[in-house]
Amino acid sequence: MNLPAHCPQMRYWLFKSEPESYGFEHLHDDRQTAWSGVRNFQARNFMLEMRIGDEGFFYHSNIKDPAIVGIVRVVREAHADLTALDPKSTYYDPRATPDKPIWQLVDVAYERALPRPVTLTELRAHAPLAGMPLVQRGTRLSVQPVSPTQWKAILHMSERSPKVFRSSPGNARGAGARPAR
DNA sequence: GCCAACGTTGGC
DNA sequence: GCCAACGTTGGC
Repeated sequence: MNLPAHCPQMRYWLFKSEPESYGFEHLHDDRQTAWSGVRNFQARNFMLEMRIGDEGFFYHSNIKDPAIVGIVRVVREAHADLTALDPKSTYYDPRATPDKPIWQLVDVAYERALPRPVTLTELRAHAPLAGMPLVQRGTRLSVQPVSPTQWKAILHMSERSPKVFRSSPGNARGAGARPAR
């Protein structure tokens, strides 16, 4: 079933990455990339559901202030992640064979940066986003769906000044601490 | 660097 | 098929 890119069935996603290994800036330079290395069945299955034209958030994990920083677009649907077959790859999986490569990836293209990063702290503080796997403690899902409502809410947040969080004394620092005006 | 929360593995 | 041990993720 081939649907046009603007079809109402378009879905939204979120991709996690550690900026040290592959950050949004890398994607900006590369313009697009194959999202290799997903080794979790749930995450893989979400990639199987992705269609060309779907949009996703790019999330920076494992840093001091984890945050959603930009938007990507799915430009190629799921196909075999051949890094699983390569013994020299860090993503090598000895169970994978050419016939059954097990793991899949999609290609995503750089779309645009958000007006400003939206931090995990902010996402957690926004009650309507409580259902996101991302904000649920302990959830490590590296590829996950985002509902249209959640998508809009986060875009909206990125278009406004961040609220000040004073959950800990050391938190009133940096740009995030400036009052909205 | 710590450690909680997961997913995976393997003994039984 | 249960579940303890283990490795990994990722926020803090």
